[in-house]
Amino acid sequence: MDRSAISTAMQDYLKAIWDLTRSGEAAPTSAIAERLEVSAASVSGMLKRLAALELVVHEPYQGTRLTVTGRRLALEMIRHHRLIELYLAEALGVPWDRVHEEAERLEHVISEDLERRMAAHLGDPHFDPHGAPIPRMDGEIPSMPGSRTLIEAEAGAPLRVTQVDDDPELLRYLDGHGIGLGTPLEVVTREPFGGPLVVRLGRGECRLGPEAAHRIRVAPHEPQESES
Amino acid sequence: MDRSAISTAMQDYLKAIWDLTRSGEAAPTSAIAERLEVSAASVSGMLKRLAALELVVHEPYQGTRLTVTGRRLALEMIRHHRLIELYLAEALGVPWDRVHEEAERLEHVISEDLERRMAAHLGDPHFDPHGAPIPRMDGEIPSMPGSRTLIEAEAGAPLRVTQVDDDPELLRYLDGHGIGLGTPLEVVTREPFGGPLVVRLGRGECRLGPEAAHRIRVAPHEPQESES
DNA sequence: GACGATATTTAGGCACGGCGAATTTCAGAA
DNA sequence: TTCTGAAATTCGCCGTGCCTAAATATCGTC
Repeated sequence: MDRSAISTAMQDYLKAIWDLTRSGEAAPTSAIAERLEVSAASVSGMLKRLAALELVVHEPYQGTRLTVTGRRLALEMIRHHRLIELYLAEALGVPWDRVHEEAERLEHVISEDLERRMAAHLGDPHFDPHGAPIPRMDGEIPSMPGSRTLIEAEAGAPLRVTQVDDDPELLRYLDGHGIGLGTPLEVVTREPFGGPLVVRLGRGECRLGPEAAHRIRVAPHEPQESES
Repeated sequence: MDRSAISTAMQDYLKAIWDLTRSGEAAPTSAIAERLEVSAASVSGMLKRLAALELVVHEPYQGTRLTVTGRRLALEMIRHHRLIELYLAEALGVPWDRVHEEAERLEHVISEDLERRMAAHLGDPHFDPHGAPIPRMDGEIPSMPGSRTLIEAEAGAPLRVTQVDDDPELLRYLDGHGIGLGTPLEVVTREPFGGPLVVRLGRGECRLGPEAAHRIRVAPHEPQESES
C-alpha cells in the first residue's frame, strides 16, 4: 500500500486522525468532521472506506485509530508537509505565514526522490519553520526536551520559543511583536481567569491573550545538562 | 478567469492544443486524443466544455484554436512546467531525464508567488534543461536564432545542441553518448533513405538514427553577427 | 453520389466525496 | 431502570468530472 493508491482527501483524513490521536485517545468522528470542515455523515462514510483499506481501525461509536500502515502514510504526508515548509522558507525565502498553504498542496504531489533531495539540501533537519518536528523516514519523531505551552510555563525563568501554531493570522501577529522561533523571553505575570499573560521580550514587555499563549511552546533558555 | 477555476485535466488539454496549433493550423480532434491518450469522443466532450468557458474556439469538424484567455492559461502552465524543470535540475540536482515527470505534477499546484520566487532564484531564465523556451509572464516566448533540427542541418559546419525532446528514454540515450545541451558537434555524413546520420563529437564519432536526429535541435556554433 | 476518414452526439458508467434527514447507539441523569 | 440528549451511523441522494462504445453526422474525394 503506497500513497499513490489513495486520494488526497484520504491523505488529509489520515493526517487529521494522526493529530487527533496523539493523546492516545481514539479520534471522535465529530472532531475529524470539525477539523476537515465536513459533515459527520461524510466522515462516517470515509472512515468506512479507510477501514476497508485497513488504514484505520474504526470502532463504531467509539472512535478511530490508525493502523500501522495508516500511521506510516500519515507520517509520510506530515514529513512531506514540514520538509516543504522548511524548504520554501530556507531556499526560497517564503515568509513563515505562507508556507503552510503552499505545502498543503505540494505535499501530495512530490516524489520520494524529491523529498530526499530536499531533506539532503537542508541537512536532514528535525524541525520545520514553526518548530514542529519533522518525522524521520523510519517513523521516529524528533523531540524538543523541556518544551511546554506558554500557558504552562513558570514565571521568572529564562525561556525561548520552540514552537508556534501554523495559523497565518497568529504568525503575522507574532511577527508584529518581534516573536519568532528561538526568541528569548520570560513570563512576568500571569493574570487569572483568562486574563492576559505579560512576557518580557528583550528590553520590552508584551501582553499575550490566553489564546495565543496556548499556541506557543517554550523551553528553558539554558537547558540544564542531564546525566544519561 | 484564472487557473484555479479549471481542472488539471482542462489545463492539460489547453497545453496540448497550444502545442498542436504552433504551426498555425487548428488542432484536429484526433491529434488531441492521441496526444492525451483518450478517445476522440472524450475530446469532443471536453472541447465543448472548454468552448463554453471561452477558452477555445471549436469549429465543428474543422479543428480547435485557443482564445486569448485559453492561450494565456496554456502558457502559464507551460511556464510553470519549464521553470520547475529548470529549478529541479539546478537547485536540487534532479537529472534531466526525470524533471519532466515531476514537473508534470507540480505545475498544477504551485502558486504565482512561488513561480516568481523560483524564476528570481534562477535569474529569470529563458530556457529549460532541454533547451525549450520558457514563456515570459507577458506571453512572449524567447527564441533561439538559427535553431533547426539535426535532420535539417548542413554537413561540415560547426554546430551546438540547443534543444532536445524531453522523452526520458532519448535523454538517457544521449547521456550515454555524452550529448547534452550546448555540446559542440558537426554533421559528417547523412545517409539517405532513413539511414543513420554520422556526427563528430569532440574527437569521436557517433551514429544517430533519424528518429533521434528529428528530436535534436542545433544552431551554428559561432553565430555570425547580423546587422539589424 | 457513394465511400472512407474524421468528428460528434447519445446514452451511460464509474469513482469520488459530499450532504440532509432519519435512525441508532451510548452514556449519564433522574 | 428508564429516559434523554448528544454523538454517530445509515440511507438515499446529488453533483462533478472524466471517460467510453455505439450510433450518427459531416467532410473531402474519387
